Amino acid sequence: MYYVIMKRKSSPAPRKQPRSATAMPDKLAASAFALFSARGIGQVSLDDIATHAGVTKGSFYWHYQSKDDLIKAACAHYYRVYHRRINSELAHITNPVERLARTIETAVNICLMDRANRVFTTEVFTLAVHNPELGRSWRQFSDSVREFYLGLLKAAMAAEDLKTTDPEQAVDFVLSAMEGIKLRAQHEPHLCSKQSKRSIVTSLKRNLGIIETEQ
Amino acid sequence: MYYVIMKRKSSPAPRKQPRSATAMPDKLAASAFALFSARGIGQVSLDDIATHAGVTKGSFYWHYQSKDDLIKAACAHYYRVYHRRINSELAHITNPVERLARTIETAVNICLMDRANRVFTTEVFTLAVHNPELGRSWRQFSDSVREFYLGLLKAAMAAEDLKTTDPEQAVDFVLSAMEGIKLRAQHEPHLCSKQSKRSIVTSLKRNLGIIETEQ
DNA sequence: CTACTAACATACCCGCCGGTATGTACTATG
DNA sequence: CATAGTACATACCGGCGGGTATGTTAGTAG
Repeated sequence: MYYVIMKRKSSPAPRKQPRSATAMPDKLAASAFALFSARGIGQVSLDDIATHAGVTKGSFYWHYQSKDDLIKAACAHYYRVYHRRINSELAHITNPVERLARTIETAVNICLMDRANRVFTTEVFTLAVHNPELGRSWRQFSDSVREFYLGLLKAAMAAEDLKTTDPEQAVDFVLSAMEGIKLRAQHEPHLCSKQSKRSIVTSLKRNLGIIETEQ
Repeated sequence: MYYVIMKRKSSPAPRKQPRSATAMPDKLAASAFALFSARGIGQVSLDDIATHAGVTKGSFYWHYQSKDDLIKAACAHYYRVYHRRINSELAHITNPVERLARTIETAVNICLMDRANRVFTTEVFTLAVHNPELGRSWRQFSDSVREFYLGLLKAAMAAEDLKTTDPEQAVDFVLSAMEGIKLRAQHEPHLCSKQSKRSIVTSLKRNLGIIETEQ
């Protein structure tokens, strides 16, 4: 162990960040999300995550209390990214029906194309079955998404005369379908083809009462 | 360790089964399925499974080569049960449209009510993402289910004039939706209510071109 | 009766990983 | 400049669980 002898004279590596940039918790959560969604939660150790974030496990435990704690943080990270993505997508669309349509299109795109999203979602879902706290967190997120869609749909119904019977049931059905599409897309690549994607979007819209006419 | 002294005279426990009943592999697979679908694959050890089947781990490895091997067997067990269930449900229904309708109703019932089925499916799905062999096995099963539905739908279309545009896309969409319903039902109990269930069945049928009229 | 083998049980190994105890450098504050 | 607290790193522990090496018994064949 020669490092004891190094009298700590050579290059103390002048830290760029003032050491306490308070960014480390976020960085760890982001690393966790990245690794979880690539290899699965069970296949990623805390050492992996710490290394990916540029620190060690000992330091990890200064910011988080347990692996479960970190998983929750990774979920929060995911929720933030998700909401940001949707919001930026709808930022300058005013027509209510168009807002709803665009949301569906974006969501389908994510389901079919974004592997990281798919894997992470699946992993968390599975874990949440046996982890009540994660389940609550996930359900809270899920409910917020449901409310969001419900708001979009009701606004669209108020603006135009959609062929929707029960908006709540319609939203539940469409959300379920999208979740299922996300799942099956992992193993059935033919769902990701261009025409399949168009067909899916059309079906989802139809179930919300939107009949595609334009184009 | 007194058992060394027991001169093996008292009750050799006359085996009921002729020892080689060849039933042990199936028994182990069934035990695995039971425990996996109750606590999750990652939370069940081989000791647990062996104990549940009435043997020990050493004996387990005489029948299987690894845990992965057993997981595959548990899947096969699941596939068998699934097919038996559907077949027995359709055994004495001849009307093609009714056969399709009954299949949907049964599937929704399973999705919403059968917790073991839901958990096991979710677990295997998640694992299959990172395990190519499991993925292939699952996809094979999934394709067989798809073909089955496609057959039902085409038969129904030939018998009556359904409002179906593209049968393949319709089946894909409906299967995805059911998968998603199964997933969400784990965390959103309101999906399991009677009226929700009816609404889901109606939506699924509508997406296949069946308009509910009777009742 | 003997030998062989299928079908178990016992006992053990070992690597991985979550978690902890402890040391150390950098920074802020008075 | 001394002190204290922050934000790390090192080193270690312990158990859990997959997998193995080695019995031991009950059938079966000759």
